[in-house]
Amino acid sequence: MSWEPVYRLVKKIPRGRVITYGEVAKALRTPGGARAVGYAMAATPPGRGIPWHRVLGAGGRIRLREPYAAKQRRLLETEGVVVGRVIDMKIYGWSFRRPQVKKAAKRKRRKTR
DNA sequence: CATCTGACGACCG
DNA sequence: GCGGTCGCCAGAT
Repeated sequence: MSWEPVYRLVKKIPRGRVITYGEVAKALRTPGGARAVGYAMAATPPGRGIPWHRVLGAGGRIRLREPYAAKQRRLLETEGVVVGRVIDMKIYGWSFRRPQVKKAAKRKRRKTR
């Protein structure tokens, strides 16, 4: 897989919400490629408006090494995300729109969260 | 083409 | 609940 799809998805993450590498990989239909996704984030060129800080490890854990970890934490808190030992995915976790086929879904927007 | 490496994840003891 | 292993994928050597 190329990084493009990864960047495209990450850019869709709303401010104040987060997601995990595994979820991204799964959204790209590449389960197990979570590691690759992380690599993609590391290769994310600045200035592309890619909210890399909204991507965390499983369980809302920051998998970065200092001093980057602190930086990511700060960025998240700036967006209103409460960062404790880990980030509560139950609250801030976000999901990409699943391959929602056309119709069916329009009836009554089932909340996506 | 063979290996190693890394912002990962699920399991097992 | 914590730490060590093994399995994954894409890039770099």
